[in-house]
Amino acid sequence: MRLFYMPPESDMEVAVEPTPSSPTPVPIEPEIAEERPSKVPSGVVFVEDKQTWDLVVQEVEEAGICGLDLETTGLDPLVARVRLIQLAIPGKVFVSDVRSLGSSVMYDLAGVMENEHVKKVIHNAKFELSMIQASQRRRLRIKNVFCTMLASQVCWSGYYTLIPAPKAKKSPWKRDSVEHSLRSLARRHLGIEMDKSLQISDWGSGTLSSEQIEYAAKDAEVLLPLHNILTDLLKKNRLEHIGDLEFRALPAVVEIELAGLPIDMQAAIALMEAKSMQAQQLVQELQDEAVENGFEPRPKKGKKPQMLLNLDSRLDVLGYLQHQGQIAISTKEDDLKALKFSWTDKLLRYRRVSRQKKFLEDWLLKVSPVDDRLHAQYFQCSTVSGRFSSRGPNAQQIPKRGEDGMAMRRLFRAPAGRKLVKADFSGIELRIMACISRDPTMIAAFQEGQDLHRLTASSIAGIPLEDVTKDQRQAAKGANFGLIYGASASRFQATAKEDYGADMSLEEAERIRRTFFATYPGIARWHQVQRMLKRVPFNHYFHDAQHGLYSKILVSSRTVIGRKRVWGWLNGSTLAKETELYNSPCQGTGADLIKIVMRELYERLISEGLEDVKIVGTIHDELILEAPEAQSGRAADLLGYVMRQVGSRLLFPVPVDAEVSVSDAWGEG
DNA sequence: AACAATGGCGCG
DNA sequence: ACCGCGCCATTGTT
Repeated sequence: MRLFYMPPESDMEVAVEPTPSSPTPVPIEPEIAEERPSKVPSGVVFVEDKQTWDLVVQEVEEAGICGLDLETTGLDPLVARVRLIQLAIPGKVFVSDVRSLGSSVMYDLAGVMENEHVKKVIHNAKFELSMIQASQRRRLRIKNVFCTMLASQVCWSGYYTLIPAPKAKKSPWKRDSVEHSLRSLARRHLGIEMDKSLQISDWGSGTLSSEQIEYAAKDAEVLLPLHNILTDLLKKNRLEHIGDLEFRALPAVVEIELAGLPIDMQAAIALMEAKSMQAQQLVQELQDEAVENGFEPRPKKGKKPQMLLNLDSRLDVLGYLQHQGQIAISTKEDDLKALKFSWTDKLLRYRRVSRQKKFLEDWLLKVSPVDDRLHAQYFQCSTVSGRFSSRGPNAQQIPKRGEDGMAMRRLFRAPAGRKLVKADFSGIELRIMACISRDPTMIAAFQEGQDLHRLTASSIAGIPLEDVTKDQRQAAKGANFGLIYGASASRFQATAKEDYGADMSLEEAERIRRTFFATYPGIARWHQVQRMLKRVPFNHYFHDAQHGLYSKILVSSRTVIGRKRVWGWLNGSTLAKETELYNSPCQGTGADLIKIVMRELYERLISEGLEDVKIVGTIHDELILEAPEAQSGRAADLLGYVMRQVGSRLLFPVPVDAEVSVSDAWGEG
């Protein structure tokens, strides 16, 4: 047994009991004895034997709180191995070598994660939890986690300052938003400069250097002081419950990332090849036509002139359009459609097909060789509203619109013997708006189970509900979505045409806008209240090493349950836009809702014994599960129940409904 | 050559 | 003067 332990020099008050089983350090091999004990910093215990490890677990459990960090051989939890486990308790840090200890320590660590009496303070807990969950076969009942990254993000949500842009840019300002890396937090709150150069060092080698041990220990050591500060900050800003909500959603997020989406690779390859052929064909035709019409490529600086026009280049396309006597300032879809020029129709088809091909290429490239599934990453707090974002690939932008979009989505097919269970909230944004604004007409309509788009349509057109046509309802949908977020009449006019194909004059758009707010006076009143927020800023608390806790007076808004977004100031005026003040509480409440559902669902899947039902996707107002065929009915019932239950509780008195379906593929059923 | 900004478009 | 994202290819900047 080898044990390096030195009590901290400066802080002798901290009770540091020598571990009972290790009265004297056992002699060590000379080459290591020379360097390690002298360089391992005081308060750091390097653990390489099982008996000491057991004592570490015991000490952590007695402490009731620990900072936790892992050093791994990589970043993909399906591939990487844990090398070091760093556990910090007040006054000391244990650095445990999994290579010497054997992987059974991961089982013990999982036990610590499930112990609700021990708070685990982790930076970017999603990663550590993923590694630990991936090492175990069963779904862990993780309890009492405090993620310093999420806590920080919750406290600063939306905040940024403007700094002068480097050069003569279009805009003289550049956004400077707050960083949330452990390094940034340590610098900001503790005044500690952390050296991160060893982060990417080789954590798989036989012996680790004392610098590596020291680095690893430092990462865990800063967590407990950070926890104290962030707890204070959450409390001062009345955001503790939002922090808890985020922390408790973590296991579900981990599950989604580890599970990944099932994709039919053979079909995806076939479709990609077909798209590739189509794209090539379209390129050929488009260029042939341009050449026939006597198009000459625009001169390119520095290069010899290209013979063909590049269809991906806006300038080339604009050049050709001008050559053909077409007037266009942009090459975006709606502007090109308005030209009524067959060449541009084909160009748009090319764009769509080549984009879809690119999607397919990207997915195939990112399919995990471990399980042939697509493991997108999700970020709980990277948006100002509190919504998830997704990357690598972005699972929240998988095509669904149009027949070709549906075909893309159908590639996501459950493996044999399993089903996809999907549910989305019906019209959740309007329900949230009804709840927030307390508009009596809206609330009554939802309570009576009415179709709100239809109601708006009948009100706009001044006709009975039964007489509303499909087109009128479509146009009303545009009104509902645009106007609640403060769209101007002209913007509403444009959007109605683009999204719903409804042609109307500006006067008509203005009339509809007025009628809308007359029908739902609560919305108008709520907009007024939100505009007031610009004039009534509140204290928001910040913290840094120089000033400690301090507050600034800032414009802010909150969701139904109190998630807060703050805006910065420039030259004495707030950077908050009215439309942002209309949208944030609504979008943010939707985010709160889906996160609560995810947490609740995860916990119920455990208590209902649905061990093999996995959450595999979350797209703002939609959840996707994958279940064994025999359990898909129960999974669907549970999913629908939780969504309606949590939703209706949160948005009381507005009822919330969810549409559930069971199918083989996403985009079927 | 590497990086940043932009226009465009996929999703909610 | 409609919100929130991420990704791509091109174009501009250093």
